[in-house]
Amino acid sequence: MRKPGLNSTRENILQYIHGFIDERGYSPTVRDILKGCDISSTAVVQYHLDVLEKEGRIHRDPEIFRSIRLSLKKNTVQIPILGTIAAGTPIPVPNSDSWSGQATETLELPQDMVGTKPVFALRVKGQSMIDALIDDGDIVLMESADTAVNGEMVAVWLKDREEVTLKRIFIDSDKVLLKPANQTMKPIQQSLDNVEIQGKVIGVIRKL
Amino acid sequence: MRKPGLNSTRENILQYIHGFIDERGYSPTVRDILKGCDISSTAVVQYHLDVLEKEGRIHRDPEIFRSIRLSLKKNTVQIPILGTIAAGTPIPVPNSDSWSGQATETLELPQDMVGTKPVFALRVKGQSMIDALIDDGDIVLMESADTAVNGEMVAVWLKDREEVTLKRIFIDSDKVLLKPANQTMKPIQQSLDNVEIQGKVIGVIRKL
DNA sequence: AAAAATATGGTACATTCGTTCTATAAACGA
DNA sequence: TCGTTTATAGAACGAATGTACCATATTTTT
Repeated sequence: MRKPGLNSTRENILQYIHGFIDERGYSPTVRDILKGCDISSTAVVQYHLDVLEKEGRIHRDPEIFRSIRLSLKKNTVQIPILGTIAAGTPIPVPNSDSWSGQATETLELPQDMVGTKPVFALRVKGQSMIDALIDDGDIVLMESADTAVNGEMVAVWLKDREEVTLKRIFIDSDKVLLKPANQTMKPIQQSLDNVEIQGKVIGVIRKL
Repeated sequence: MRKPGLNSTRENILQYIHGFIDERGYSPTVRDILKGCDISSTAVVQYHLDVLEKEGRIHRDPEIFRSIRLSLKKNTVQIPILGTIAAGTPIPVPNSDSWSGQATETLELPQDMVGTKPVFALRVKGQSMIDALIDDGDIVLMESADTAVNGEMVAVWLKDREEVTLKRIFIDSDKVLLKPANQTMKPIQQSLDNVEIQGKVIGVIRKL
């Protein structure tokens, strides 16, 4: 399922509705939104409103003008989905400095699922982590961290390959063992100064 | 100028709008109000909405559906206008026990004009208090009180006549002098146990 | 009693506005 | 590559709705 990014038409519409209500005290019409968001067909607005309502982000009453209401469940947090990752064939991910605001997709989560530390999410590609009960298409919730306890599943930055990969980590005296959560794949051994822990997995989201 | 009481059609409409917005999250249409208030013509609703808007109690945008917004200036208080009073020919007013809720008209006042004590209002008939700069048609703001300082303007209950009258009061050792604020009228002298102070004048409202 | 202000009723017009239908292009998954 | 999903576009129908016009009743004022 494709999820729209923050700058998509749909998000624009939602933001426009919010501003409209804020300023005028009542909801915009389909045609208000059309003009306000530079859309050239009421059908497009209707389409996005349908989606927004199905997502539970707005409410409407059929055939009643200006009946849009915003869902004010503010006990949710927008988690950025920063990209796709696979244990077998890692995909480069920008480092944490340049992460903020660049996400094209977001994930709405109840606030109590995240702590105080910054949280982001990665989409999992392939069955490489099937032994850890992480399937293709799953979304892993990550918490920023630079240390880890042995055996934890972490995202590590491999300096020489310039890649991020998701592995169970086992730190030795001078070596680091990165163990894929898949028996058919062999562990990788790295020198300590070549790996940089980006974050630890704090959850897995699976939509069926 | 005629002022509608609390149970008038206009107040009903205002209350209905409030409830409607509360329940549905957007404003009612003219025809919603029509049905909700048992009115049989949209013109009647339109008429009252025009008045309400002119009174500043609601806001509307022309030709925009469901654009009614309530004026939420809740720093105002509804003061009951309990009746009409004249210094010359006093009119019976119910005592304070039975006052509550019986008012047919109200007066909207900023909250800082009233204190913590119960406040009510009386309409003045005639020029009997013209020397106190209280004219015919003025509304006097009263605060419940059972004592008064000499010279204060109070509403007193005359037990034998079963009337309330508005006078300046001067309490002697055993007599009470009630002095109309009008030189052409003579002071009344009463025995102390025949008068009962109902309240003191705390303000005068004059609408031009 | 007459006049003016206030309130209610009936009706109908013109615009606003939600909705639907169809077509097309782009992105995506198998 | 083909079918599916997602997104955009144009147009039009018909219901919802603000508004205006007119008549009449009730209350208030002169």
